[in-house]
Amino acid sequence: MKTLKISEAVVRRLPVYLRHLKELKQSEVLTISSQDLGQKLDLNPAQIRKDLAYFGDFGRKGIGYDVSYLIEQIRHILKLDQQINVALVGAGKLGQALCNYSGFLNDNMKIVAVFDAFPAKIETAIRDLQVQPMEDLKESVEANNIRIGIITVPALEAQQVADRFVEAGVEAILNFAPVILKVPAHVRVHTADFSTDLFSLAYYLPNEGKDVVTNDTTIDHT
Amino acid sequence: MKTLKISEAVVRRLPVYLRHLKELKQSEVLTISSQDLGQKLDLNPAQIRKDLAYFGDFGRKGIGYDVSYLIEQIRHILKLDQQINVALVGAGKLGQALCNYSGFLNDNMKIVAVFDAFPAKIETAIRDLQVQPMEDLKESVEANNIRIGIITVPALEAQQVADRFVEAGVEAILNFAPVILKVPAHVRVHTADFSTDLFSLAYYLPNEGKDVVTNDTTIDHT
DNA sequence: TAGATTGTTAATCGATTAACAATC
DNA sequence: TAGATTGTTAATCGATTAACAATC
Repeated sequence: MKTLKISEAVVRRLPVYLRHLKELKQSEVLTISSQDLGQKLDLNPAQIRKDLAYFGDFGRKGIGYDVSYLIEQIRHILKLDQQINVALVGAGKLGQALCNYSGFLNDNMKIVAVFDAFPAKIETAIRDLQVQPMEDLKESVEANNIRIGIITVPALEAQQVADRFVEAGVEAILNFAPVILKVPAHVRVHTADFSTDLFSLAYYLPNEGKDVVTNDTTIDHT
Repeated sequence: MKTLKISEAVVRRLPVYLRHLKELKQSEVLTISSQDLGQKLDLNPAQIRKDLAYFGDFGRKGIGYDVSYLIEQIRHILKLDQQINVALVGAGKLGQALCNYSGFLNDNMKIVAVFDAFPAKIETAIRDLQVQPMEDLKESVEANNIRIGIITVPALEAQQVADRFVEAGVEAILNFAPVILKVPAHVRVHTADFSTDLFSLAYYLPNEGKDVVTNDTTIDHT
């Protein structure tokens, strides 16, 4: 085990490893090499070995990695071996989609409360969750040991909601609104902004052949 | 203007610049410095200047960047000065959320067709769009000059849908399903996988004080 | 002119990849 | 033993940041 800075790039690959390992387990694959894993995930095998080696010696020379064992280890690294409660604010379509997402099911990550500022939403339920008014946020966060907040409200309201989350004592925020949130340093924010993904995709569209051929860009295919 | 490789990191910041510049324009700000922009976006001013300088000399020494002009330029770089038609497969909650997203409105990026494999969905409409059966995909892509495909179906179906998109002649794919898609090199894929965002967020949660203090990680706050 | 700010070079920092001894 | 594959070091590659001359 090394005592080193772990870069965000490394951490963001761990869930990808985990997901694929779970698929392998389902297929009753017992062991996997960095070679094969790299192939499946379009990653360099050396990178995979290095990523994992930051956290421990999980593999066996000549053999590879034991699938079940590695799953356990990664879940531990990601803190998914304890239940992590999540609250979501914004009961629109996106919020509903996230609440119904089943990918967390075996991972102790659970959306346990949903809030909305719009009174008409309060009547409704998503999954098994009654939508609650914003006034209940702080109390609920405290009562239910909620550590992560998800924001799925329009851009203009996102900062306010973030402030409420911070005040309620949430430790991390996943923000789907297209704004840069300002929060204290002890609260970590990840922004999942699909319009960034989509717009940057447009950049890579081949130029339509009509005009001059431009070559001021090298497409970096990743 | 330089003839250089433009990294993906640079390209992914352009939409962020664009978005904020549009807000500035709305507030009738005429000019902005890399300094101020960096402050708002949590980015290093030198990085912003360098990013923009890849594409042209957009600023004025001593003054900064003309907001309207820079908006125009970035929209051009991202190819958003031409209409880009998009198709979406998967008319679930997430698909509906994306279709109703209004952030594209001034950007010529438009979802013009929605498909679903599930017959019951075909009856329904999202926004002004009748959901169509998968059989119509290829014809519609060709007829409507659709260049980008969005995938919002469950993981197990995503690769199939990607294959259909590729076959239909789509040039780029935005994939929301938690799988690594295999597509030919000429088709660019961006994956927007929020469970990766969420799981990696868990990693950064402070350890609850109960046990030993661990220091095998330096939190890289970004 | 003095102050501000760009575009760009050079320095730094960090991440990826190749290579290989260790070893199952 | 021979073949496979790890963990790790060294080499490479790339991205960020600092610094500053040019100039508005």
